[in-house]
Amino acid sequence: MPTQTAAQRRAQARDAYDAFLAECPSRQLLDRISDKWVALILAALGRDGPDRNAEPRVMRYSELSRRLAGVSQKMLAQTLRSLERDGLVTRTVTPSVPVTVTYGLTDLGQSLHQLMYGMKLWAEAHMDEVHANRERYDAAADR
Amino acid sequence: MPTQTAAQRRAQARDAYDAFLAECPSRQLLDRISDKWVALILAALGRDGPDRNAEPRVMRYSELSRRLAGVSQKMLAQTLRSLERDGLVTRTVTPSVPVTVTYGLTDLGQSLHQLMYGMKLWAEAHMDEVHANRERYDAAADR
DNA sequence: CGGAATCCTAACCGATACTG
DNA sequence: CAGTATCGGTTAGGATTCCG
Repeated sequence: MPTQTAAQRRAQARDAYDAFLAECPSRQLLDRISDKWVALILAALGRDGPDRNAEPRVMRYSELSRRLAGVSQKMLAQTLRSLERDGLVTRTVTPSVPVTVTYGLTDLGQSLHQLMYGMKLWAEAHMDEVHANRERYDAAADR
Repeated sequence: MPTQTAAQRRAQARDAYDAFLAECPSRQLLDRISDKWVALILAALGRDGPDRNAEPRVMRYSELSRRLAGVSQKMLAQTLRSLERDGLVTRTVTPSVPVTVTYGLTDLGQSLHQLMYGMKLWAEAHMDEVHANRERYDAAADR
């Protein structure tokens, strides 16, 4: 039995780090995940539902590339590398001809997926409201 | 009585917009809020607790500037403008000498605050794990 | 105090070409 | 198919100065 539960470790980490401080490592991590491609990749991968026993979703490179319309090869590859390095996504190479590469989420990545998918839903749900606010703001500026 | 409930309108918006499409307005909105300064500002403002009746938190410009260590005047002012335009934050000018300006969240901003504050907590809670993953990844690359 | 305006450079990022 | 490498344009964003 561990001396600390997972919840206790998280609570301690919250005390130890403060993302409001520029030098804090967690600030750099927050900067890193506050990225549109990170948000879209993590939103695209992973299970959306609450079913913890569902098969993890895996996607091929080309599949991701198609799903995330407008992403360049470079940004997709680069962002995937960084997410793999951080332990958020898994990269699986199947040595067929031609080679097949699939990406999926680790448990850590899945925990962030919830938030990212939430952001995507928020953007879609409040688009109209934001658009109306912008028009009102711009109209007021003209006068 | 409205012909649609708020929940129904949100559900319709989810169907109408898809942030995975490059041309979709919600994609631009997602890009906009996937920004480190947006995340930090929205995390700093707003009520953290579940108490809906608590006083909304307001902060002065200089107060925000100090809280968000490392932010330049330009980025802070620029990001606040854009958030005000989108209807996420309120800007209140008190014409004293010298002038006092306070920022707060609108209801719309408060709804996004939850997600942003969650991201900040996530970064702080999982910093150690991510750091360990990076070391493992880099060590493996050396061989 | 709370900015706006200007200048300037570091980085991001897309397009293209090439590789296993 | 799934990338890496290189180049060049755009832009983010910091430093500085000035203003109501």
